[in-house]
Amino acid sequence: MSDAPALKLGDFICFSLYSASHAFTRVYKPLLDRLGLTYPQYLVMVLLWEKDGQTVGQIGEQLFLESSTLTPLLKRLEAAGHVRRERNPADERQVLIRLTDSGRALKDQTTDFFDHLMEAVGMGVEELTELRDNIQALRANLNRFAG
Amino acid sequence: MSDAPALKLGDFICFSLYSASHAFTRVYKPLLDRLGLTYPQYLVMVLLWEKDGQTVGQIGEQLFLESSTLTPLLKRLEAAGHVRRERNPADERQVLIRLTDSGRALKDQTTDFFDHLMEAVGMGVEELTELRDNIQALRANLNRFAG
DNA sequence: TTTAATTAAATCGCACACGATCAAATCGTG
DNA sequence: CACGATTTGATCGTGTGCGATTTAATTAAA
Repeated sequence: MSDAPALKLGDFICFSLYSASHAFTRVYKPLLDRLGLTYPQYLVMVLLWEKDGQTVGQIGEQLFLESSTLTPLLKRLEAAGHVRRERNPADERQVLIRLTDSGRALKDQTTDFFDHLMEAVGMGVEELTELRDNIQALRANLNRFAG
Repeated sequence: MSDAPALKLGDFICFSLYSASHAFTRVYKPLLDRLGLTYPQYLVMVLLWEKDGQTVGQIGEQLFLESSTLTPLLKRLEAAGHVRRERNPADERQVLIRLTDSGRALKDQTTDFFDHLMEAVGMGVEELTELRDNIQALRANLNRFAG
């Protein structure tokens, strides 16, 4: 009986992540709808704006996603005209993802995201930075365990 | 330029939630596989173990999920023999979800979850409690914003 | 009280997310 | 060089998630 609230803690920390993640995606949605992107697609675009021409594997490593998730997603980005998928001539096993002009141009439509997001989270920058670091530390522990 | 790292913060706080949530689900998976439950199904069972005979709407309100998500999930739990779905005689619009003996019995197989989870998170109870509270506060802000 | 508005689930279409498996390309060792 | 092991993406099946719409039941209003 004494550990009942502690057991709840284990459940609740996971549930709080789960539900907060969905809540955040809902805040992003109206912003991303204007670009015709979903949130996972946006994550891929952010990576490519940072560094173009990455392989499926590199993208998956950074987003913690499998090729079974990424391949269909990337094909949808390709169908939308935002990326090209081409085999790496140096290693035909790999597929390089490259931005098109259209994909690069999308970045200009994200300049107002910051203000919207900061208003939605309703927390100070220091507070938010600490929270982000704590969550990333937790994720690192979890990934080390599931490894 | 000066707000570029701040823009990243808005993106990264959402991504850290998103990726940590998935990492947590992966830690739960081997535990839940033994019960034949998925993580969202487990969340519903936790609610019902706490208070049996809730409506679809009440469950959705607590988990922040829509009926379009819950109805198929609950039908799978019913097909697995863990719950019964019956219309509320007092209000035929509502569907009451009730545990079966099988569903109640599943709870006994979750006693070792706590130790596994605490080992996986690799953090102290106080630290974890504070993190949970901060995430829930963030979620409350986000939900208030998304309405 | 008959109808209009509201509410609760269910349904449908689309997009993740992942485990399991497969096929092709590359690497490594004899 | 050959051939088995490894690596990389792609494919398939199952289970979420959600917006939009629909249906049935209840409530409110004229």
